[in-house]
Amino acid sequence: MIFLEYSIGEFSKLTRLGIHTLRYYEHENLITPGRNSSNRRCYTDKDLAWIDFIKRLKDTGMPIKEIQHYAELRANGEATLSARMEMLISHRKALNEQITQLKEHMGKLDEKIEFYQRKIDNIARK
Amino acid sequence: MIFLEYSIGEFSKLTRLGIHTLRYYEHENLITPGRNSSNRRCYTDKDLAWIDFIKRLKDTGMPIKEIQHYAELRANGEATLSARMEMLISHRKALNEQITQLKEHMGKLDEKIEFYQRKIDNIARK
DNA sequence: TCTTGACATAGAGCTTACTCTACATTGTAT
DNA sequence: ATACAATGTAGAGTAAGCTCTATGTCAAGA
Repeated sequence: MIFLEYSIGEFSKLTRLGIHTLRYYEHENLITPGRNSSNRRCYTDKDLAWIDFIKRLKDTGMPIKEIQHYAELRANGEATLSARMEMLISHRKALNEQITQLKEHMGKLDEKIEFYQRKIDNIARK
Repeated sequence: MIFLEYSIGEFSKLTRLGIHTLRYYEHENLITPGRNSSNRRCYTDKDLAWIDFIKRLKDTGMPIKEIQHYAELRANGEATLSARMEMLISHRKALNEQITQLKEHMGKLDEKIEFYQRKIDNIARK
């Protein structure tokens, strides 16, 4: 098994996150890459999977502060497994509500669009 | 038919938007309530429906700038009906994609939760 | 050796969408 | 008449999440 390591530049391309953003995430303790002998960051494939998960949490509306908390638990190993799972379950609930809400908005939007369509048709028929 | 008018305080309660927010929205030309003889804002039921729609657009991720554009069209009357409809159709598409994306995230989140569950069970069985 | 480019840190600046402050004016109850 | 609560304007401040600048280090190619 080979462990690949990436410089911040490579990792930036892989994750499509800017270098500045990666350093910002590190500053916020979301991710803690290793360092080589010259103090350069060394990201691994594990970091890559982790960043993908962070993105998922972000895209589903979790604020950085909360991801930070999750990251902290993660850094503390197996003892925090159930705490992390609880966080995810609670987030799952929020996400479910979010989707329900958006679907409702979609329905109303469709009504509005139909309404417009009818109005435009009426004007055209004049 | 009676037209009710509301002061900013009343309207704030009806919409559950802060007074400051309502003034900010006016400043950004999202809404343009009338004024009475003493220069106080007079909101109507039409404004109420409009705010509800603004909220819907916001909650589905439309930025203020774009809502501003929509409001501008709206202020220009019937001539802009189809332009407005096009905006809504395009927004509908974005919303649809957003929902699809969130559902995908939900699936992955479920996988992760199951993974955690299995891990925790394994540890418990030891 | 010299230069160039990627990387390092610390901290400033930006964008969005509010939210609040300071201060003046007006409507209403006592 | 007077107090006080609601409203008005202008502009400052806040929070989140980046994004950029200034300055310095270091390894590798010409």
